[in-house]
Amino acid sequence: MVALRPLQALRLWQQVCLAEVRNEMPDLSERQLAILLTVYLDPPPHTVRGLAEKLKVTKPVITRALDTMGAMRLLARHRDEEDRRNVLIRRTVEGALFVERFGDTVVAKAGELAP
Amino acid sequence: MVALRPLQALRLWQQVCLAEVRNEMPDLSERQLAILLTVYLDPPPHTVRGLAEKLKVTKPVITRALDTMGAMRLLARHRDEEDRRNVLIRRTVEGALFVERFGDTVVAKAGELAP
DNA sequence: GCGCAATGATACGGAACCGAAACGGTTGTG
DNA sequence: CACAACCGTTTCGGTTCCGTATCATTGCGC
Repeated sequence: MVALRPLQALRLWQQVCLAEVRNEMPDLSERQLAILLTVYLDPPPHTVRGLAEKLKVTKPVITRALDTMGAMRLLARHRDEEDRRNVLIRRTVEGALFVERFGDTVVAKAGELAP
Repeated sequence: MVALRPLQALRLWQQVCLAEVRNEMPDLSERQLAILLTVYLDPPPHTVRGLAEKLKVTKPVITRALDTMGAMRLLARHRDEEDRRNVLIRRTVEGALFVERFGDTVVAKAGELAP
C-alpha cells in the first residue's frame, strides 16, 4: 500500500492533469490511457473483447482506440494464429517508453507534494 | 513529498482511470477535472482568463467547461462587483462533496497498491 | 465623451468520441 | 456441410469538445 492523504491525492491528481492538458504530456483520453495502462501493466493476452469488458465499453470503442494509439505506435495488433477471429494487442517499444515517462512524471509530481 | 515508485504510480493511475471510465465515478474530461481541482485546491479568486492561462487553453474552453460543470452544480459563476467584466468562479457544496469523494477514491486505490 | 483594450460569452467549422447496427470472416457443433 | 456463435471492423447518427472569430459590456486614459 501507499500512504496518501486525501489532500495529497487531490493535489497529485491536479498536478498530473494540469501537466497533461498543458501538453507537457501527450494528450490521450481517459479511456485511451486506461487501455494503454492495462495492456502494459496487466499480463497478456489482451483482446478487444477483454479490454471492452474490463473498461465496460463496447468493442468499437476499443477498435477505435487501437486505431488511434496504433497510429502513434503505442500499441500493435496481431491476429491470433490459434483462433483467427481474435486480435491480440501487444506492447511496442514506443509505448513502453511512453508509459515509463508517464510513470516518471507521476512519481515526480508525487515528490513535490507537501508532507 | 510522497514516496511512490514508478510501478505504483502507474498502477494507481490505471486503477483510478478504470474506475472513472467504468462510471464508478462521474465522467469529467481531463480538462474539466483539471479546472475543478484547481478551483477547489488553489486559493481564490478564479477567473476565466486565469484558468485559461493555467491550463494553456483558450477562454471559450473554460466558458464551456463552466457551462457543463455549472449544470452539474459542481461550480458556480458570480459576476465580480468591483469589475463587472470579470466572472468569479466559486465552489459549491455539491462540488466540494464531489472532490472529496474523488480524493477518497484515489486514497482507497493507493491503499490497495502492492508495497 | 471618445477610442481603445480587456472581459466573458456566443457562433462557427471541424475533430474526436460514443453506442447501436450492420458486416465479413472464422470457428465450433450437430 | 449448414448453421449458429463468435470475433473485430465499419457505418451511422448523435454528442461533446476544440480553436478562431465575433460580439456586447465594462473599464481606463486622454
